[in-house]
Amino acid sequence: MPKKSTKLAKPSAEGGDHPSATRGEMPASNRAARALERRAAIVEAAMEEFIARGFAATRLDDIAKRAGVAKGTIYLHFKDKESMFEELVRIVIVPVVARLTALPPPTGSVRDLIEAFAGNFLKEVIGTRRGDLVRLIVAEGPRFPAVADFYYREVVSRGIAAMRGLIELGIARGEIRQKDLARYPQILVAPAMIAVIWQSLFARHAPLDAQDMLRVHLDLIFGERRTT
Amino acid sequence: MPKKSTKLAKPSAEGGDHPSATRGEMPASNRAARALERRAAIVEAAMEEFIARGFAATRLDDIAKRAGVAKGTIYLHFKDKESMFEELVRIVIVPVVARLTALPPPTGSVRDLIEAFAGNFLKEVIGTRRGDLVRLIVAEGPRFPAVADFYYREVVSRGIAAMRGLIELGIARGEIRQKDLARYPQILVAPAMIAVIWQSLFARHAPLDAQDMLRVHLDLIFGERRTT
Amino acid sequence: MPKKSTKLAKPSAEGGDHPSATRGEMPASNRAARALERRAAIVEAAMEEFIARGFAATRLDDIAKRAGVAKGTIYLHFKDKESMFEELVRIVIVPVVARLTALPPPTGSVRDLIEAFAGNFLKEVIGTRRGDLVRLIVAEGPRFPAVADFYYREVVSRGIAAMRGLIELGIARGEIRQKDLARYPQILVAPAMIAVIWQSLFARHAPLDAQDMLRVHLDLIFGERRTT
Amino acid sequence: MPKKSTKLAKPSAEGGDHPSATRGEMPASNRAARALERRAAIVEAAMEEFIARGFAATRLDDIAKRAGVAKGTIYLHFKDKESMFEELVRIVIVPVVARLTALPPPTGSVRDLIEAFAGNFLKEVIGTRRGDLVRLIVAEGPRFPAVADFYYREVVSRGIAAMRGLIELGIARGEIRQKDLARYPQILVAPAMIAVIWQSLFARHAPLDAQDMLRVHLDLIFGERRTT
DNA sequence: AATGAATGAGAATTCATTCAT
DNA sequence: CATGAATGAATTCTCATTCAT
Repeated sequence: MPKKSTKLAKPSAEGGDHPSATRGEMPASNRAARALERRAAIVEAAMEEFIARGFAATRLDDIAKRAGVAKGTIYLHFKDKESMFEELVRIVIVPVVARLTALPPPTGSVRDLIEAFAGNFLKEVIGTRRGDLVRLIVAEGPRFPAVADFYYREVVSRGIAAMRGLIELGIARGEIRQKDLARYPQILVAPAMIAVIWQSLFARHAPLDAQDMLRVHLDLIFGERRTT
Repeated sequence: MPKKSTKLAKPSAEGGDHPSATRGEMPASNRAARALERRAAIVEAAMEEFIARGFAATRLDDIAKRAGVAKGTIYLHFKDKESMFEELVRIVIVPVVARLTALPPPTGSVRDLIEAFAGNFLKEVIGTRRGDLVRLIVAEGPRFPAVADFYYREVVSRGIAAMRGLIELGIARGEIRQKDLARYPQILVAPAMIAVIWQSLFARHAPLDAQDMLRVHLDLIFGERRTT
Repeated sequence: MPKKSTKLAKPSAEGGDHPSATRGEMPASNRAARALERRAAIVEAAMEEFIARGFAATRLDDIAKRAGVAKGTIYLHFKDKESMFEELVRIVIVPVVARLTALPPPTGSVRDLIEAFAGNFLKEVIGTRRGDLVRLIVAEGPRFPAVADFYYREVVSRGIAAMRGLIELGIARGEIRQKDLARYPQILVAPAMIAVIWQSLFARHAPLDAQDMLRVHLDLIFGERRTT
Repeated sequence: MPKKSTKLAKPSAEGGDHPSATRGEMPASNRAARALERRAAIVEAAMEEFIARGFAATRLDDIAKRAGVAKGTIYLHFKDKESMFEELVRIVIVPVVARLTALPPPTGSVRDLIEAFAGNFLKEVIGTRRGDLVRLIVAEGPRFPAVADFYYREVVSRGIAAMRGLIELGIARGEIRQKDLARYPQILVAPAMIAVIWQSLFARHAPLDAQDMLRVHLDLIFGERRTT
């Protein structure tokens, strides 16, 4: 089925940024570019389906349909359903980690830093597809040790370490009173994680103002801010 | 595993004494009692399997085997796999809620109350089958709105309400400084939830001293305790 | 697991020998008997299909259809296609070997013995389903070492040994001149094997009077018979 | 593996010299010669694969890989898998028949002739790829009537006729006693065929000295040779 | 001519559900 | 009531064949 789309060909012409262009416009693009597009479409579709149904209940057929490719095409990119799932998590998480790792230079107060961080998290994770991915990992982790390992190694342990660094800095600067907090950076991120899960599960029962909640939580840790 | 065999016993006799002597717990066990036992065995087995594999990947065959009944027997108690799952969550959660609802009379400080509560939670939920059930609900909730609804209604909303009550009491008594906390009781329970998830997913990567973490968190909310 | 076995119970009633009864006629037969019937039907059908198409080209669907069972039923009896094939060969060959092993008492001349044997072979193997099975083993042997091993162990090595015994007896009694023949019993059976293969492959090109050919071959070995 | 790349060379030039210098065998190799080479490589590879796995289990992908061509290239030479198989048998067998047909002039005794023949067969067929081809034909014959027909017509019937001629000559010259043998030349070749099959299937269980066996067999037919 | 990515029909296998015993 | 053999729809994965480059 000719699904050409030049997306990345001559990036000079028509900004190649809107990746979900409805396709079909440009007959030029080459094979490799197409393959990449297809792969991206598969990844996108698979993520969508896995999030919506979980690993076991997701049908490759549906992924293929959603990605606009034939079933067999999936197997040109992934060995089987399991490794597709495992690779998927990597593929989606790596760039997120990369972006977060490229932290802004630590200027200003620790609280400001953490607030910036939380703001980012709020915008990029809570209530987004990325947040659903976190829930998916929580859901499937026990059956996919490789995924849990990867997630722990790349995200959790790094995140914990970074938070611990910030907490210690906060303590050193006198912004944070409670010294024990450095032993459990989990406490710092717990409400954010809960917000992620809440949005996935209970948003429709009781919407949660995650931003406000995180502010309250930071007040708890740093002391209430004197309203400027 | 109960492999009774009254099957060929004269059904008239009905007395479950002689042939099925293998089980000794219930002296005058009659049909109804047996049925209840079976049902309980099925519930127990199903919970184990669902927790271990998730809904979709769980085989009724395995549940039957584990429960020591025939596959068909399951259908005498549950309409199908889906409703079995939904009922299961109810069946398992209701008594827990019942017990928690029968709160101890609120004597002593709020912190003591909450600590008692946390201690309970620690013992009864974190790192136990019950904790896994929470993870299971997080995992399957999106595909089982009925489950998410039920869980929200029976557990989450009540828990939040109860916590809010305690927080307000704490504020009124001057134990808790930060008044905004009453708006987000989630913050109070977040570390406990995180502990539940952590034990399921990352215990083997980095063990977590949940008890200590919860103490630190309470110190954060109530102020550090002057070490008696 | 209640595997009652009335199967062999009253063997007096209703002769249980016609296993391929078109089913449905006799409402009496019990579960176990039915299961055996089904199994036999599957074996029969599978043999038919494997012989006709070879292992790889045979569809389980067709076997099921021919056996009059559902696809899933096959898996109640055999682990998968491969082990079905391997077991099949055993199942079909064992009784044949058993019958041949129960040799008639070696009275009369060696030639008479071998002729009796050849007659049997002619009737029971050449040009029959059993002969086709031999061709099937030749065809699939290299891909099914287990089958080749089994066939060598149970049929070939025994057959060779038996033939060698007869040849040595014939030499001792002066019926066979050429002593070297005892080293290659294969020579004795070669024409019979060729006849088997010929019937499978070339019967329609040029029919072969296997009986006469075997007689000529025996004349070659024992000397021409003076027509009594 | 020939991975030439004239693909982008100016098709006008046609000279296979500069860009595709990788292969040195054929000084002025032009398109047609290359095509023939490829075809030969495909035939060779296909034969290997078909012999190793049988028709149905052989993947075109593997043939292509082994032949060092792309999958699509196979379709430039053969209509589809089936006709490839049928043509293959022809392609491989024809030259063998041609060589055998160009018999050495019948000088010397019939036994010498047949021995020469057997020696040839021993060297060129038994235990070689060619022998495996015979087994392949036995295996696939029933599913490929065209192959069986061809093989019967070109090889079997001719071989039988030739053998009959030799036998009759042997009878006429008094070398062979048993006149009936002329009716069943199959008897003459049976041990050779058995040797072919034995090497394919049972060589690892019990090696067979085919040469010695054939000698014994000829002794049986011609009388034991007085050891010169 | 040659390539190999893409296709999708087809085959093996699984498992929830039914029902005769 | 209980059983578990039987069913067949559904799902994953393979591979011959096509066709744009």
